[in-house]
Amino acid sequence: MQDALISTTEAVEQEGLLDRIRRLVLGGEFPPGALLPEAYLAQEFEVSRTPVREALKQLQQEGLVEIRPKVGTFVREPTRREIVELFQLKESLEGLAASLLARRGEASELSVLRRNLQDSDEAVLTGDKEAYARLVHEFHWTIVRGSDNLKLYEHYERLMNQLAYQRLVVRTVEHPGRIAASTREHHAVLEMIEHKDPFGAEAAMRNHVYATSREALNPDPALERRN
Amino acid sequence: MQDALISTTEAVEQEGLLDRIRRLVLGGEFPPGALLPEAYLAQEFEVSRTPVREALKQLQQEGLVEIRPKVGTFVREPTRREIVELFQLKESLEGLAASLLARRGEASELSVLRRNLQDSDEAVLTGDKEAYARLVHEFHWTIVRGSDNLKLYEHYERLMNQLAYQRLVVRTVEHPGRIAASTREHHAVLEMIEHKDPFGAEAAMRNHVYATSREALNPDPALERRN
DNA sequence: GACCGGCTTCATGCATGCATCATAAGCTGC
DNA sequence: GCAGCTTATGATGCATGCATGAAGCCGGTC
Repeated sequence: MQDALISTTEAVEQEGLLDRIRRLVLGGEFPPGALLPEAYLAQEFEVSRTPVREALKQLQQEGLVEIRPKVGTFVREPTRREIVELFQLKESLEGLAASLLARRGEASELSVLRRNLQDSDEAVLTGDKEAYARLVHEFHWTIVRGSDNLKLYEHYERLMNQLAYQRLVVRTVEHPGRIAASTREHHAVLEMIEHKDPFGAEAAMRNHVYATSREALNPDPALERRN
Repeated sequence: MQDALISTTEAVEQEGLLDRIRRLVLGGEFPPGALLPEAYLAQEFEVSRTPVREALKQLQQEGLVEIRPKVGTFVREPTRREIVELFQLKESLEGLAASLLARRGEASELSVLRRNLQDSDEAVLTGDKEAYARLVHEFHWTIVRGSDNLKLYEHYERLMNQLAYQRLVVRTVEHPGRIAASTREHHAVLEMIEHKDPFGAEAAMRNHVYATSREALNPDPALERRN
């Protein structure tokens, strides 16, 4: 979904080495703290160590791995503090995105969002949590894309990679009552965008992201056992 | 100034290759559009092409250069549209920073900012535009650092690199009347921070950044001949 | 005079080899 | 048994060489 600004046709078959290694890390194949040996990755992807090294250095810039000189590259787990910091950023960036989209008020994006919320509501009714999570994900990305600000999009992408979001979202969705509240908030955001109210949209979005982050950061102890 | 979070002692002598090449680009040694030959840089910095390539790939991620596969690495000039986008982001991020700093209300940072504005006012009186520009620069970075949000700091650093700010700030400062307005805005921001008013601080900062960006994007035609 | 096809040039893309150094196992003396 | 030293291992850091492909040049043709 998030490559809509990029070519979407042959994005998979020619996925860059960087993306493939990133997926390995984000997918949890290597647990946090694990070493990512260049030689292994080189063999795995059938290239030499040189391009692997280049990719690892870029992943370090993204904050996903830590390179200890002369020792190795390790999967980095964001600390709780970093997660708090990243959510603060997320709130700000998504607020900006909602504001910009509201100002633009492009009809095509609005209909996509409306449709998304419809599907989302239906997923709630049928109890399809996986579909719901996916649709929520799309909702947010659609708004960021709809802001029509490529630099914002790029920084947001980076931010989300750093959040290693996939490992977090699951917990959030599980929270009792969170789904209902989240749904209301989504509708509120869309409403503000439809009214072409940038300030309202920004406020609604920030409120929503903040609420979500609160839930993500204060997980119900009963749900702590994940996997 | 902007390495205050990093070790500041031997930052120069052991400046990484990445930083050195970045400086070359930001300093304008290579004009936009120019080719950055790996072999040349390797010789210049007395390393082999391999580490140079790694650094160039990272600069590409930062958006400072464009790598055309099999052709070469070229200095990238932000388009006007990108600059607009980046300023929108800047507004958002600095607003967040001011808000966070106001919430924290750390006395040490406040005194630094107060002192900065004093010096700044004095530079205005004595007409020392260079000092003024430097102090404004410090003012903004101090607030971002003072937000005590390292991730925000990192994204901000990245953003500023992308803006290639040094080439822009000069023009902004020159605008007649802008200095007086900017000074008022700075004081307004600090006042809100001192009052520990996060919302006010954010609003004041965003207002200031917006005003500055407007000036930067609509340069006085009489000043267009730079260099 | 303009256009087209092949060639030359040059810079990148990557594989490979060696030097370097962090780490940990093993060894010695107490 | 243990502390300190030595050595063995393994991974990175980087230099180098060759393959690949792009862009421009040059001559020939219409």
